Amino acid sequence: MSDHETPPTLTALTTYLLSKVGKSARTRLAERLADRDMRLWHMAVLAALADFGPHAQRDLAARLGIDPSDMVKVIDELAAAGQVERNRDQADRRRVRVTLTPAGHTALASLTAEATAVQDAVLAPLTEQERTQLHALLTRLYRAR
Amino acid sequence: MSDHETPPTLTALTTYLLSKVGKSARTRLAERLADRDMRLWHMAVLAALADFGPHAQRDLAARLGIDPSDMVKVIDELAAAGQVERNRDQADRRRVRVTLTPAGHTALASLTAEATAVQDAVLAPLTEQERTQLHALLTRLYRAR
DNA sequence: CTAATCTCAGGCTTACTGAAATAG
DNA sequence: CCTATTTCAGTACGCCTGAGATTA
Repeated sequence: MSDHETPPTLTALTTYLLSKVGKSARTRLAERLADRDMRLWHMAVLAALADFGPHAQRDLAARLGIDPSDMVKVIDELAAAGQVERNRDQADRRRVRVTLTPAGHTALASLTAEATAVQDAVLAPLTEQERTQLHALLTRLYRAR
Repeated sequence: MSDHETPPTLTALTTYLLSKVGKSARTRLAERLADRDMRLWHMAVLAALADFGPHAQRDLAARLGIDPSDMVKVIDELAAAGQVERNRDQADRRRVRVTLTPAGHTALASLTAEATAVQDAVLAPLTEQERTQLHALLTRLYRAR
């Protein structure tokens, strides 16, 4: 029995709903990725390398908004799985150039499929048109963030 | 100069945008609340007490989706600030009844004003009508979560 | 000599697990 | 004896700071 309704004072706030729905989506995908011993940052790094080509570690961190000191371990793990390669930049030997391997490309495709499946579940209550609407609204908020 | 664009593979996912925009809103409000030595859970607890009256700690935790073991400290802090009162339930002395004080009610009003201000900033790129649309879509996703 | 890059160690917050203490 | 509630200790992750090592 127990009332488990959320306080109206909170549900009246669009930002509360944003935060909760966003966190729920994030958590669901993270659980799926955990089955493959991967985390969200791993997917983000593979996506950045696939979309924009090789990066210095520092540039990867800046693009994704992850701290450079935390990037170290993420790349360690991706390299151990054979999904990226690390090489010193010839021109500037301080920089480490990170490159996607064919295995990394394959892994990304499969992770993207997982993400799409989770998304279909999360957005199930909406029609196709409403999903398009929501995506457009969120894109504008994201760009202005 | 540096390209800091987010990978299209990620921005194509509505759930990615949801997660990022949601986290951004959450963080902004948390920073404002920190100026008053409060955190998001404090506001949520005050809202639940204001909207639904006194709760046992366990019921508060269930309603808000916070872990009961983490609720302890939240209530400790609210009680120290004089915003809630803790009393043993007479009928079942295992239960701790948590009640909002007048000071708690005042605090909630002020926190709600802060939250609204943050929301106005986050949703600034949208028209009034678009905000209403977004709220309706998110409400449906939230209820289905 | 100064600055940039990578790396490592550690702090702090949030979310969760497991178990002790008290009461039913 | 077993369960419910509160409480506390400890783990894991994300986010951040500070410092050392290498190179420009």
